[in-house]
Amino acid sequence: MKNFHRSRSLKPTAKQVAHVAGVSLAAVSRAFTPGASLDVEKRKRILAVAEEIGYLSPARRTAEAISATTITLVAGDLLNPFYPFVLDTLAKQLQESERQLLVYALAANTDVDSVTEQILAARPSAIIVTSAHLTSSMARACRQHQIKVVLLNRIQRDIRINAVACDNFQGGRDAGRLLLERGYRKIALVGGVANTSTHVERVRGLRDVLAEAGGAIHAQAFGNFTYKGGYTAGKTLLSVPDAPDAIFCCNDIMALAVIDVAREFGLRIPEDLAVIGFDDIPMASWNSYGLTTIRQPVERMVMEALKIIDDPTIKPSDDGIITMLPGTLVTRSSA
Amino acid sequence: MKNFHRSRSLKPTAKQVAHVAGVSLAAVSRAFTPGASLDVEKRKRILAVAEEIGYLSPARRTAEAISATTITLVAGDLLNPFYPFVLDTLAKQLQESERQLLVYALAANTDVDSVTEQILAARPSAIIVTSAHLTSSMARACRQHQIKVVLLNRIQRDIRINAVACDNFQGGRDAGRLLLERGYRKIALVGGVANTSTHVERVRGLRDVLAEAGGAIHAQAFGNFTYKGGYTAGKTLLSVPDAPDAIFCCNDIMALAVIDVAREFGLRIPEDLAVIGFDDIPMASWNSYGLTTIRQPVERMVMEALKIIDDPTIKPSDDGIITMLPGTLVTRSSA
DNA sequence: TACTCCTATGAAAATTTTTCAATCAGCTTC
DNA sequence: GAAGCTGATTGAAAAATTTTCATAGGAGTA
Repeated sequence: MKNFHRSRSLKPTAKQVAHVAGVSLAAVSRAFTPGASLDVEKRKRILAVAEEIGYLSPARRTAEAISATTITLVAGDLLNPFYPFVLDTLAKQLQESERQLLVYALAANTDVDSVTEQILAARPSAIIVTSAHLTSSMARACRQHQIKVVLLNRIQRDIRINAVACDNFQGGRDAGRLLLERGYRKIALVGGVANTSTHVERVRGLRDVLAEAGGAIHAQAFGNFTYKGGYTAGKTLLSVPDAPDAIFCCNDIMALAVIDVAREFGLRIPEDLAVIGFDDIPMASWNSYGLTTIRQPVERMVMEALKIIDDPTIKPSDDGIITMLPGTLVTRSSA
Repeated sequence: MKNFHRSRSLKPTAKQVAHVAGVSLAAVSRAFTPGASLDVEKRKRILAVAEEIGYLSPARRTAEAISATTITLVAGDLLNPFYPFVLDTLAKQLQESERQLLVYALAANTDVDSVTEQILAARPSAIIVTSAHLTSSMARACRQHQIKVVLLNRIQRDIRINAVACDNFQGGRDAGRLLLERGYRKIALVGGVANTSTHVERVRGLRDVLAEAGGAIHAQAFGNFTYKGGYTAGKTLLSVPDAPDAIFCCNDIMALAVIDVAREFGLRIPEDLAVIGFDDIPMASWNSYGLTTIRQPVERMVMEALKIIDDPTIKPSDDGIITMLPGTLVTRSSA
């Protein structure tokens, strides 16, 4: 009986579902109608059979068709100017292929679970997640619903999910090498959030290149990837007797904050203190900052993410592909 | 025959449409199926009758149901940090009411027409437009499709459309008065884009309060609401012999640019030059700027926009309601 | 001219949703 | 405790809609 549907024509019908599930035709229809009166258990069983056979109600089918052109962006931190830039790039690329962009903004420091249900209810064809932690339960749910997920600017190896990111390790190395070349020796770090790949890899790169030169990170503090956090971290680092002569920051806004602190301390940049950031947000090039930084190739990152989404040979259930793109060291006046 | 449908039950059926249009039932179904083989004229006629009677095919009905919970945001300038803030606020408020947010990002200086078709094809329940010019043809199309439109942070009286904005005139006055009170007399202006309400009203407010005190705008330049534009404008204003002692900028990023120029010119702020902006973006409160500005009540603006959208007594075809909310003068170190 | 191929079409078949009447369980009322 | 009411659940049947099928007509072509 399990292969009942194979013997019939191509498209599975409600009648078949009804037969297999041992219920009336009406029940099948009701199972697909939210709010219809139907025993919870029975509905569950019908839906299971339908999935097994591959049946979709007409309403479900049109819903599917609509959402097939929709991509959901889950953005964690829109107040960091890097992400609006990503959003803008993504929106424009999607417009070109006549697709829609749904946006969810997460409150600070929350993971995706708070909106999982809403996102899945909208049944997008794919989800792009930036700067937010994806829980394994969400990852599992997406696999189950055949929705592709791509992490942008973050890599999570725990859940084996697609990811596109800048080569953060190399970026960290580039920053460190520049500082060494310019003669700085007391190189400190303003980190972001400890368990994020952007933080970890960038720091690893810096540490790596310093170690090669026989050095180490002079001091470090965490700035939570925010201006405020960077400001506090900068103050902490510069307030001690043996203050650093260079600070590598895990992103640009924190770097800008550190520059602001340095100014308050009366330090000349880059003579007394060199500062390097990461991202190359628009403000980095503003005259009052002139921040030396690692530019992330946002356009290419977005393109690669869409490539993964559009590649039919990559299945949602596959183990994730990790795409790493090189960043560019942009030298301005701060280092 | 025109009132044929009134005699029948509540829900119009395809049969009725077929009868009125004088075609077969199958033809009606086909009219609603994209790609189905049907004479173009006949399809048009059927669709017209259907609209007249109020019939929607099941597929169309579910599509309608889905998009009923979708609101489209058309954002003009995501690189100005004010708008990500709006987007973030809107996204979070919509998440609370389980609605979806579709985002379109327009390329710089384009009007909405470039994406009109895409937007209408998605049939959102409402559209919120920030910082982009709405053409009258788009406005007409939305009326016709029964889609509510709300302009956010912009007022266009030419097309009589709903709008929510800060009281820009009053904001301009507040800024001007503060400068006068602090003893500045050579007050210059860095404008945004000439034909936008945000520019016009803010300037009018400034001019108004200066005139009351028997003065006038000392000099002016346009900055296009961008950092770069503001930078150039600032240079122009400060390079002349009789330079201003205060500059009011029509938004914050331009004000930040002007501060940067002033620093290059070796001017002390606020002693040699006072600067006031408009918006209160996060950067305005950063230590290196300490920008005095008019804060826009973004949360309330978004709430008011949604209130208009959710109010069933306001019809898409109605003449627009204009909601004006007071801004707040935030005094920091720049003036 | 005859033939082919394609679009267009209504009738009828197939499919799905909705209505309707019946059943049943849990409460309330007497 | 019995009778009665209410509302959820259900399958059969009716209604509505989509799809199939056979046919007709027209444009292009050998």
